[in-house]
Amino acid sequence: MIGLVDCNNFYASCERAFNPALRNRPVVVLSNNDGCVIARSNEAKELGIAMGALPFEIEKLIEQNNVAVFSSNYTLYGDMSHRVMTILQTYSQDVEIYSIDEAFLSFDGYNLYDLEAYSREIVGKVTKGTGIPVSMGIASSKTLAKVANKTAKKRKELKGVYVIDSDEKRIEALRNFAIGDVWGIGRQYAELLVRQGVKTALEFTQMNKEWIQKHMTVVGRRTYDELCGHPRIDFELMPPAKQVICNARSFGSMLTEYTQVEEAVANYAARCCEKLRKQNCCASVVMVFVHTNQHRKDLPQYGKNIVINLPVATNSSMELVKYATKGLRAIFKEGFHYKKAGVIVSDIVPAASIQSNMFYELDAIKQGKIMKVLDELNGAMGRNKVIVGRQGFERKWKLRQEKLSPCYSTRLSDIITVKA
DNA sequence: TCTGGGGTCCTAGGACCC
DNA sequence: TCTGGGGTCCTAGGACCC
Repeated sequence: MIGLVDCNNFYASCERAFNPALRNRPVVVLSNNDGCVIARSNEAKELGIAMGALPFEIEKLIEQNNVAVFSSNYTLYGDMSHRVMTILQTYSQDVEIYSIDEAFLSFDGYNLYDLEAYSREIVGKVTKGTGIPVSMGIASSKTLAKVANKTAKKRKELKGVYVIDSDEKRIEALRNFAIGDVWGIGRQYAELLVRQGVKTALEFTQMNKEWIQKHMTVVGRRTYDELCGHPRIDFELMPPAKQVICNARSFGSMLTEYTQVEEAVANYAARCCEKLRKQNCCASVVMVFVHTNQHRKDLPQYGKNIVINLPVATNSSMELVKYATKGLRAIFKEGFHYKKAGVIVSDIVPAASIQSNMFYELDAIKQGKIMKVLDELNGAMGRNKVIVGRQGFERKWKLRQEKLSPCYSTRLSDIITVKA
């Protein structure tokens, strides 16, 4: 059997975990640049604040209902996630960390005579240990575990845990489950299926398999099997190395100067390298792109990307910043208001397997040592204390984060004070 | 004025070779 | 001169996820 643990309203719950004054108060968290709503507490959902809502649309609701609004604080969420996962790992040998707020637990080989009681213990332990409420669904496949989890969240009387351990329970859960809520069925497929008269997950499992394969590819067929109780999606204990790494952001404000955009691109390139080094890999292709604000029809539009093949795969910030800014120089045009830029590295290979000539190798070893020191310093002192020159200090491109909460759990100066 | 960011997988179609 | 098929590689686009 497979369990899926999912943190409830994760980002909103993180903001609440260290701030008891927010209990019972509606909380929303905004995306990068404070652009739109990406997380809501239950109270905020009940007010009718939608996912993706824009701040100005909900201004009145915020005022009238004393809604607490936060910029996203990924340092805090990342640390809270780690705490949750650490607790989960004490309950199963095989934990697949699926996302920042979700994990699959395998109970294969466990002789648990009461899976539901065990699950309740896990849910209680995480909530008590971290302050983050979680729900858990258990079933024979990942997709069914997802269904069970959402059912546990939706039906209050289940108190956060639902086990699908019989065909009757499977059918009952699927009967009440909208097709568009199934993991793997997005908006396009949901619309296609509804046009075919299929509204629930149960009806989907009664469809013609060949039709599904033909119109929804092998992916749809896999979802079908999973919902029928036959696992088709494997457990991934070791996350595979990423094949593409991307760092791209909208700027806090529109930029017109080359040097400002270059600073941003240098930082994005350096971040890509940090991620590469973390998975012990190097990339041999880098793509740089810039574009103006597509929503501003009144301003001239421009967007372009450039792909650069590196002579030798690298994960050195100094190397990559050099190539990325060279690329930017080639595509940057004066006279536009730039809104976004990004760096994407690909053709990623293990660092150990890099082919190069001896000359270069010596240099690579030297660079590797420098990067190791850089990572250690930044790890100890906080990100971006030590940087490659071009990353700059002006930081005009920085995100807008006007409502950032303190990094309660990762920054000594932000630690909470308890008055006793 | 404001409209996220970072990923994966699959398929179709074109280019090219034998 | 005309014609065919199979295989591989690459890219673009579309679908999905959190």
